[in-house]
Amino acid sequence: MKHPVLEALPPLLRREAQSTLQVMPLPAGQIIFGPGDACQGLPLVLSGSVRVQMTGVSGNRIVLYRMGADDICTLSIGCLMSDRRYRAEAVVEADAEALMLPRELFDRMMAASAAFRASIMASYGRRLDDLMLLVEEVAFRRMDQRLEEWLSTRARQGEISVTHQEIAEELGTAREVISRLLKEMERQGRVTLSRGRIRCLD
Amino acid sequence: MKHPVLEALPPLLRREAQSTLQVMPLPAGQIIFGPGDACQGLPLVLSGSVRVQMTGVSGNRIVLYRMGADDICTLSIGCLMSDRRYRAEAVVEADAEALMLPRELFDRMMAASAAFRASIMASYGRRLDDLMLLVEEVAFRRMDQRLEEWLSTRARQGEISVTHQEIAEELGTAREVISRLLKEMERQGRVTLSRGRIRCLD
DNA sequence: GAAACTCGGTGACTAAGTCACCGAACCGGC
DNA sequence: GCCGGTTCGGTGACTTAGTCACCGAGTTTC
Repeated sequence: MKHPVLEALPPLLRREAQSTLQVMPLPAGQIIFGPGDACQGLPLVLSGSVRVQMTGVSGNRIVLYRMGADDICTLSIGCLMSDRRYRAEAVVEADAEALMLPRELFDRMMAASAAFRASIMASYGRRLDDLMLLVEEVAFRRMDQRLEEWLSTRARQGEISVTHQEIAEELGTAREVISRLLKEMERQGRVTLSRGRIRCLD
Repeated sequence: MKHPVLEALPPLLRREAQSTLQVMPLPAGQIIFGPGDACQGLPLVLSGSVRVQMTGVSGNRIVLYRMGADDICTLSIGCLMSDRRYRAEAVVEADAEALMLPRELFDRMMAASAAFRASIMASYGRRLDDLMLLVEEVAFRRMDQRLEEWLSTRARQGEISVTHQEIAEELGTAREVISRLLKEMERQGRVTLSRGRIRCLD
């Protein structure tokens, strides 16, 4: 039960965290929070992977970012501090573990430790950067390029297990668009397709 | 020279801020920072309006958000805390004034005041929310609806002084798209167009 | 092994973005 | 006033992306 943001705390607070915080097991598929939910505390991710996504009025989805080991759910801080509701949804993607830091303890940690403050703010900054990059990507980049980039970042051993629908939600577009682009890539001999599977050839 | 985040500080720090911080006049058109710049401090906006925008590889622009009186340039905190460079550009839109809070003083304020911390974090949360909303908007909403919404939010007395190019950058699209949509609205008798001007009729 | 469900393919259409080009409106000189 | 340069808007032709409807092949369930 270790999280880097807790490491830098003064011993007293660290011990309090150790004794009061419980490791929450988060099985894949579990929804940690959804749109409209109030914030219960600041989740500190210890392991696994959590996907943060949004659903538009049309029912379309887009993945905003992911949280992995040692990450903080930055989104929750804003909700915590200004009593707003969540606007996005967090879904556990690979079995995960997290600590839930209650607001009161979070406040005391912020007061006590410059290192804690720095890591919170830095994590916030990164998230803001991610989102700005995403805006640019969605607004201006071509879908075929975004698809290829996405494929190449997860083409370990050339084979990926994913449905077209999942890729579409990842990139914020429609399933048909992905199907057509992939088919075109197959015609060009750059991938081979089968149900739920994509093999990349370059 | 008053900014709400300084109000809640303990008297000593407030006096220090009063005596060391200088009001920076920012004439309309001035670029406060651009992509690649390093962060000099945390700008606290006292008056006027500053536009934060991004330029894609294609040269297309999109406005991410605006800062007005009493706002904090949240973007700068992330850069300040993790020594990253700015990725966006900030342009003064209407003559403004700001204070530039140096990192060292910012750190001491964060250490000293819970109210200061809370307003910083709340402002961060709002910005994150804005950006998530923008992602959804850009990814899923139709341009004609976004245009109408944009027009209706600034149609004071029915007349707006703006070029099609400016609207396009505001919404992250091409000038031609805006021109065509506006022309269609004119055909429907909902606006009248003239060079640099749009009169809304409903 | 039949029914229900998931997944992918595709045609037809609409919306949005790109490219090229043109003419009208405006501005700054003289 | 008028001339030349610049900005602004309009438009056709085309490409890319998103939507709708439907179908058939693969997979799961019982």
